Amino acid sequence: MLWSKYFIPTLKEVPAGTEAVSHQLLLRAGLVHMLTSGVYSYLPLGWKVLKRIEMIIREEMDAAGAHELLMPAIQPMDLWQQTGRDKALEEVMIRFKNKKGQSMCLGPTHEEIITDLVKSFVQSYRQLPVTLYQIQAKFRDETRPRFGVVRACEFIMKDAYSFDINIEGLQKNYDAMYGAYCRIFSRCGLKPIIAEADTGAMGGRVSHEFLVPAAIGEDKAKDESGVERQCIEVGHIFQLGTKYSESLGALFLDEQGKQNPIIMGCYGIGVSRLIATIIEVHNDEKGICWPQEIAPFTIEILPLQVKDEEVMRVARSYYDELTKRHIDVLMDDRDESAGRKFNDADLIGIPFRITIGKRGLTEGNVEIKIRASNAVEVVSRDSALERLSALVAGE
RNA sequence: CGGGGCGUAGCGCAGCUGGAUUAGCGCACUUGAAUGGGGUUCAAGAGGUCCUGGGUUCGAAUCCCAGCGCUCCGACCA
Repeated sequence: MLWSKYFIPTLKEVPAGTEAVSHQLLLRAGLVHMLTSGVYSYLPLGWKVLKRIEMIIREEMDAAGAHELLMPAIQPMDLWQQTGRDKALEEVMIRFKNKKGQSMCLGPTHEEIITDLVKSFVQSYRQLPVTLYQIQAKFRDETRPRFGVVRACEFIMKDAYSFDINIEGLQKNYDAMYGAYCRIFSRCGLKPIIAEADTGAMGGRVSHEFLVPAAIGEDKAKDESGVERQCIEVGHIFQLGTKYSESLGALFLDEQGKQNPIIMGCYGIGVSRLIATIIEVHNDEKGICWPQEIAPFTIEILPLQVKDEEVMRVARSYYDELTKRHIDVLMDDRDESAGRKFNDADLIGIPFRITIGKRGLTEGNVEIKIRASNAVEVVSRDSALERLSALVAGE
């Protein structure tokens, strides 16, 4: 991708009314744009990161035996009345009436919807267990949205639901999800604290929260030292039991021909919140330092003098070769000053940068910078590609 | 929902206390020139419902009232 043809509206100054570092960098690096309080657009670079995170989640969820589907955001209130959660979630639900006068809402979560769905198809123990998930926008009329996308009114969540015939099956699925969550967060460059938690308005018996220590955290947790730390909740898993299946009549026939409520679990990850959390953890005074697997691009090529034929010839040869090797490359081909290009590069935080300039080329050299450590290596122009490949491969 | 702060160009801000030519500054933007390894320099430009409504006044960005919006702290929160 050529920077000049892309859409990366970076900001030099810190936007007013932002406290959280992640919020500032999300805006400054041109990843998101606020429409109104708690409601954000994802710009191309931010959307790309979101897609990378979603890809990791899909890989791990699929590997754990879950199947992706997509449920509607528009939901009839009567389902919610059946479980009584129209009252419990009254404050956060965005409600409206359709033209027929039916009471509707925009889904703040999907336990009722998925239970109703599974009820329509599952009658026998032979059809269980099954785990379904989706990645989709959720809507909550938050009293106080804050920290940018950390607490938003419209946000992207991965929500999974397991259906079992007994507690042992639930425990097995729960453990599988627990393991998948550990891998997902690790691949996103996070080391969450896992804490037993209150089941709150979700109901059920056991639940675990995945908490990442951060300055802007809204939750509190204690790690080995016993000191209470502020944390962002990035995931929460619940053993729901039969709360929803009983109230909505999602039953199955067991081997004895006896009807039982399906045993459920639910598993959530705040996908859009993850972007903010990752930035909160991976940044320095100059900008974002993306972990490689979720970075919007892997390598940034930075030719300094775009009007110099030799500089551009070398830059393009790297660009073509890396692209051929299926490495996602961004080339800053803008005719801007060196300082601006360097600062923008640090701000958007592509893991590896290769700088090509007239000065270095006279010696036959180019420069490679590793964003996370800010380490700089001067290498010969002929060995640069091999060095970059090694860095990308984690060597 | 309780308490504080803020609202002036795309962004960041000054001006308001004590009302008065044509509302400024920095960045960004346009044009031209020079420059070319950490937000470079010079010149010339374009860009405004001063959040909205009402009031006071000869005259309001500025004073008064009401509302809206954003934000922070707290409460609340899968």
